[in-house]
Formats: sequence, structure tokens, C-alpha cells
Amino acid sequence: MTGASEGATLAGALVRLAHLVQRIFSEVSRNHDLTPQQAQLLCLLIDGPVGMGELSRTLNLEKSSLTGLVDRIERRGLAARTRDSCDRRACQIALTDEGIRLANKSHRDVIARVEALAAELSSADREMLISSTAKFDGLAART
Amino acid sequence: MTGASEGATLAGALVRLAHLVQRIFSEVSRNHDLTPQQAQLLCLLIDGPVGMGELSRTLNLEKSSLTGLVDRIERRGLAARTRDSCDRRACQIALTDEGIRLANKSHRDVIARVEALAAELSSADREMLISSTAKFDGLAART
DNA sequence: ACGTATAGTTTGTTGTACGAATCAATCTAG
DNA sequence: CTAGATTGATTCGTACAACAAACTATACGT
Repeated sequence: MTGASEGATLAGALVRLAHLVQRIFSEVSRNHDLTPQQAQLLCLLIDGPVGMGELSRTLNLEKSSLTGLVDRIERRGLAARTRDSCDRRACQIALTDEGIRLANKSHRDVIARVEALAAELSSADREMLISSTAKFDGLAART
Repeated sequence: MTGASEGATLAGALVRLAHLVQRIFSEVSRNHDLTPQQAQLLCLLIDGPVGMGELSRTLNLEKSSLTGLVDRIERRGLAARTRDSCDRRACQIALTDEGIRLANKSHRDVIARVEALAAELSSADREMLISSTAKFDGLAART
């Protein structure tokens, strides 16, 4: 992932950055007794119930993998399946109260940790970082 | 991971970015019949043999987890353990010829995919992205 | 109504990751 | 120089993650 002497290549910097974010995410998850995947799922549900199909797409997970993940999150009482009224095959995954609590806490913590790291950057640098990464993300969205 | 309506927050952009890099990494790995973890290990060994201790630290993995990962990579003939001459407890993990081939190919592919995405950015934007992410990585290194 | 497509689950397998216990080599006091 | 602590790595048991293929049930088009 690092390796192969990339001093200031774009890819190198981005890969290191991804690794870093990943680590933060893992640590935060662990602090809340969640796996990174479970925390990620919770965060994805913060804005409201989502169907399995959409989850599968945004998480890049096979439907079968997702079933298990949701099973475990449900077994812990953090979310629940509710049958979709329009389509009786489909279901929506919604956070429980406990799930909302945990999701918000995790989300908040991740943000805090990232912001803490960035605290030493000048606000100009922060702006640049935001705009350039956002621009990059934008490119990817159209793929 | 996304969720919670962060329009242009720093953390939000970085998390999305990490997710994106992660996805690229997964796809490339899969194309070479590797898991992301295995590919990451291979890339880490490109610059030469590394000991278990250092690997464990840079990968953020418990020693016991690493043992299994190296086992599987070794079973596929991509790397080999060699006892350290100075410390007979320790061992160095070195790529085999086949491992070198695969590692380089994977590494190259990841870079290519990232660069392809960034190709549409103006060179000024690329420069900004590089310098700002590198600066951020630099901050984290001192943690 | 029939066939096809879609949404999710089940099943079986491989890989990932941890912690606790273990083992051997090394280091360090005394 | 040896007893005890430390360090580097493996083993074992367990839980989770991820996939593919096969399957169930609902929805939809003609």
C-alpha cells in the first residue's frame, strides 16, 4: 500500500491518507464495541431507513454479505428490518433508539479525531484540502 | 461512513476519499486473485524483506493476525520466511519472484487507477491535492 | 396466467482479526 | 553466571466478514 518509494506521488499520498482514515475508523469502532463494518453501516443509517439493495450498492457488498452484517447488527438490538409496504419482498433497515445513540456517537468521534489531526493546518490549507478532495470525490462519483 | 449530511466538511470529504481508495484497492486485488489484505502486505514488501514486528506495526495488526496472513501468502508461494541471523527468534518476510511480479503489478494498477481518476483534474488542482494531503499525512505521522 | 426479473435469504467455504496461552531466544539484575 | 523478566513469534479457540451458488417469494410485462 505504501512501499515502492513514492515520495510525492498523488496516488501515494492518497493511499497513505486512506490508510490513516481507516485506522481512525477502526479505533473509534473498537471503542464502541463495534467492528468497522458495523459502525459504517450504522453511520449509513443515520439519515433514515435504507433498503438492502441501496446498502449493498453503497457499501460495495454482495447481498449475501450484507444479510449477515444486518443480522448481527439486528441481534445486538441496534437496528431492525421492517418490511416495505409497497414491495413485500423488500425491507428497510432502520436504527433503534440505541442504534441512533451509538451511530451518532461513532460519527461524532470519527469527525472529532480527523478534525483534531487537521487542527494544526492553517485555515487556508484546510480549505484547500477540502476543496481538492471534494473535487476528486466528485470525479469518482461519475464512474 | 458518509451519512449525517456533511456537505463540505473536512472529515466528510476525507472519509469519502478513503472509501473510494479502498474500493479501488479491493477491485485491483480481486483482479489478481488476492484479498486486499494480501495485496497490501505484498506492496509493503516490495522494498525488501521486513520483519513481523515492523509489519505488525505498520499494518496495525495483532501479531497473531499477521501470522495467519503471512501463512496464507506463503502457502501461495508469494513470500517466504527466513530466520533472522542476528536474532534467532525473529524472522524476515521476503517476496519470491512470483511475489515480486504480483506485488509490482498490483502496485502499478492501483496507481494507474488513481491517476486515471485524477487525470481530469487541472494540474494546478493536482498539485494542490498532492501538497495538501501530504501535509495532512505529515501531521499524522507525528502521532 | 405464464415466464422472467427482482429483493433477500440460506448454505458452505475461505479469509480476517482478536485475545490468551505458549514456546524459545534474548536480555538484565544481582 | 544464572534466575527472572522481556521480546518475537506461533497456536488455539472464537467471532466476524465476504463471496458464490442455489433458493424463496414477490412483482411485473405481455
